[in-house]
Amino acid sequence: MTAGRPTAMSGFPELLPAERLVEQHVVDLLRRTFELHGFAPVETRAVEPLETLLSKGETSKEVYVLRRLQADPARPDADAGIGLHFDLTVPFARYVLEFAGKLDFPFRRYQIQKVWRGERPQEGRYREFTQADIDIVGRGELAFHHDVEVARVMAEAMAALPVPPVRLQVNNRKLIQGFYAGVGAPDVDAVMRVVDKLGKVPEETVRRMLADEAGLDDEQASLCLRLAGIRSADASFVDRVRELGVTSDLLEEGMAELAAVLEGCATVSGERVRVEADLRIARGLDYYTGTVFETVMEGLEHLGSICSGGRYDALADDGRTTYPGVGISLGVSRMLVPLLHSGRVRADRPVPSAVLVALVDEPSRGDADAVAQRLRARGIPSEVAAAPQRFGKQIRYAERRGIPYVWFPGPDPATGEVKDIRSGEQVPARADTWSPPEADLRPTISATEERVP
RNA sequence: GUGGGCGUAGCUCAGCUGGUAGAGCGCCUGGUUGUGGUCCAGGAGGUCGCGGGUUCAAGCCCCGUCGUUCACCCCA
Repeated sequence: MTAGRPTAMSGFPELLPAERLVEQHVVDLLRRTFELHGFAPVETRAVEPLETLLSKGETSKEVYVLRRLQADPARPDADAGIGLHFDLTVPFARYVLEFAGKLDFPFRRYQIQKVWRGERPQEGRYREFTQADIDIVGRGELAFHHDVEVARVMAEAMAALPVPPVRLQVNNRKLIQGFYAGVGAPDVDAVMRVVDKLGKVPEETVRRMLADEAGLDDEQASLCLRLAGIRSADASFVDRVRELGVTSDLLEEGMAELAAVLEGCATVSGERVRVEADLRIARGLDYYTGTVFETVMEGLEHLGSICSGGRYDALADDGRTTYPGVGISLGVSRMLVPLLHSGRVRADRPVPSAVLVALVDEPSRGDADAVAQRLRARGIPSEVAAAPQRFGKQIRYAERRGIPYVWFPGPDPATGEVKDIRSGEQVPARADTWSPPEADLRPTISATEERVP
């Protein structure tokens, strides 16, 4: 029975082995950086009660609901009311409340998992994708310096990845809300929503929307647009905001915080990751209360933000205690899948094997296995040829897979000759002592330095 | 969820005003009976995404659907 070849499912990307090797490498690098900074690993279940998922934001349309094919007729509601999580922050907030008694605060954790959203897919935007989050949560209160910390850690993590340079853009809700209130905006949130359109629609359109939808007069709109135009790689944005002549306590507090984030990130900001203040950033989610982050890859700005987050003072609350937090979330799939498909990042082979042990004939397969086992014992990924074909074919088998070495058996399993098929060089070797150069042990993941015109 | 572009061999693509499919690269075999890459000769491989419709005739026109992509929406 054949039903034809299966076809892709929209929004559920699957990777080929060489691509998956890249993704695993990236996840390993992220993990290493997060753990270097003392973030503890957490994995939450894939599902949450719908009431948990729907408590924040209006993402209800995106939630995949889970249901048994044949629900118990006696208890029709037994399986109802759970859905797949659409991010890692909401499940984490629930986790913190549930295990508050067993966690030590401030609690810092990283979490790298799949999430699901029922959206219309396009490049960099999927229905099943991987996110890597770090968050720090306090009980009752959380010192501001943790805002600086999560920015530093994520900047450091991204700097180590084989991806194009990124810009980590930082702003502060207090700053812009204080400013908008200071200019006399009647609806601060409306101003924020409209200003967020900058970059998508012409500035003149935004100016008109500020009048129509946010109720600003010309002068107020101009001030807000001038604020949104401010960017700086250091604390110099403060002077430029002051030049606009708007004052409020909240604005001052926000500027001080933003300046502190930039100063704190000065040592990690560089070629690979540029940390900068961008007073246009607002973020759609309404639970952010202070610092906010967005990140774009240079030359790939059309993908949108690949890493964002911020400060949330009241995401988790059990009615007695509030747990404020600050976190940042890297879209591993959004960042990586387009890079893989365009060839900007690649692994130099689709298999882990560093050595192919050639096979003379089937009776000697045991000897070939013994050679491979001696190599593996010293951490050298090795496989034995599938069939005793002509050596030319066995070499080609290795070549097609990018396996750099072919081992030709000698008179006993301890000795043989090993050929570097890239150079053609072939030397006698002992299975207990020979090792390839460190660089050949695993597939090499590399980013091409191709620049977008 | 709304609207648009695209879908031909493993890959990149060609295919005229409708007349029943092609190239390059890759792959396989042999020349080279345990040493690949070059070269030469030969070869395999396509339900033209899928399903309907119009027509004597559909890769080409129409409808639907799936996939992909762009904009909106939203966001990683």
